[in-house]
Amino acid sequence: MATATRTRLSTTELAILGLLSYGEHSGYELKKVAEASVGYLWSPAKSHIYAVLPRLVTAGLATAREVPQRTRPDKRIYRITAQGRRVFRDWLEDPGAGPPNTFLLKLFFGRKTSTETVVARIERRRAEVEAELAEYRSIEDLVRDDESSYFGYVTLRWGIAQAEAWLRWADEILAELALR
Amino acid sequence: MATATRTRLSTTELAILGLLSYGEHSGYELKKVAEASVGYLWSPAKSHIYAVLPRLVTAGLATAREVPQRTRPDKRIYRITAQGRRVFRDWLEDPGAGPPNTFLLKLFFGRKTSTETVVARIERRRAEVEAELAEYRSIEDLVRDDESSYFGYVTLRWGIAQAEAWLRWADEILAELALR
DNA sequence: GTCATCATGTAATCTGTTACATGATTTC
DNA sequence: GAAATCATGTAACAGATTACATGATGAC
Repeated sequence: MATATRTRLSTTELAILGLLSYGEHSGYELKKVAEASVGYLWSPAKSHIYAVLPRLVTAGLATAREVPQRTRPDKRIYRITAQGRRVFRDWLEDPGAGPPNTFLLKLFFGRKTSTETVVARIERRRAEVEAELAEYRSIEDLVRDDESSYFGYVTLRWGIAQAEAWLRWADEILAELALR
Repeated sequence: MATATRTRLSTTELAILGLLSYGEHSGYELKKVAEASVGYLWSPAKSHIYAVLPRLVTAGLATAREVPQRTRPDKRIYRITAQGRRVFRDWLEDPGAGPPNTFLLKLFFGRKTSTETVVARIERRRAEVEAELAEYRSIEDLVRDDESSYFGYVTLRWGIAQAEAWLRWADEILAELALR
């Protein structure tokens, strides 16, 4: 039975799948785990987590089991399925899957894929950032001496500074990964 | 008559107000103007622009007038009202207004406010970034030598690199603004 | 006695995107 | 003859947030 992946999954769904790939968790725990790990680059509302989890179950990507507790409210613990792992891995390995801002999230889950995949993704994104930087530089030449565009120039330089930092970071990481 | 600002305006609404503060435009033109100016930091879908404009009119922040054309489809040209300018300026000057990612957009419109306001905003945000950086550094110490957190460490270093670039940029701009 | 933590969710709302729909005119 | 530009919008949907609702327990 080929359970097709109907719609492509949202960032939140994939991030949750990723966290579940390290071990089973309840919604409540996932919120905590997310905050303590990916928190600074992805932190969903708890209601969103609770909304997503049942969808993962109906999509066959996770299973749920009820855990009754005496002193605490009952939990619903979610565990990733084999299909869930497959879908997550496909997403991780597909350089074009998902919105472009998933770069860091995928990188965060780098342990779940091969070093070559990670290197390829960084190189790919690096080329994009380099192209953006070149474009910014060409705009810079037009704006630099135009007093009325001063604040446009200031924001542009922000973009340039960030892009340059990005490239330096990428080169450092790529050099490191080459030694692994 | 105190026409209260009911809900606070969305980024798109404010950005459009900002563009209109330079002169009247149709929806179609706004899309072009946006792309050619703020494009690299904010670029809405055209359907969104068309959805927002009538709302600005009903909120009393802009007026519309029909411009019949012979060779081209008729236009609807929007012009900012005095109240619209006030609302836009309030937003520009309020350091806490709007979502945190409006920093660059507000900076882009720096010409529409005083240098002191701009300086204050940069300084304010600079302090936040510095605090974030300090936090990242403290996490770094915990993660640095933990092989299983390697990719968390890599993404963290991305954040550190960006934050450092941010601070350098801010210092450069602040020095420049001090000479104005 | 009060507050944080554990634990789950619904409902309403917002912000925004993509796809669809139309059609004349100018440029190559 | 084809493609880009001018010009406006609707409809559907996606993705996510905030506010609301509940309630026991453990720590201070």
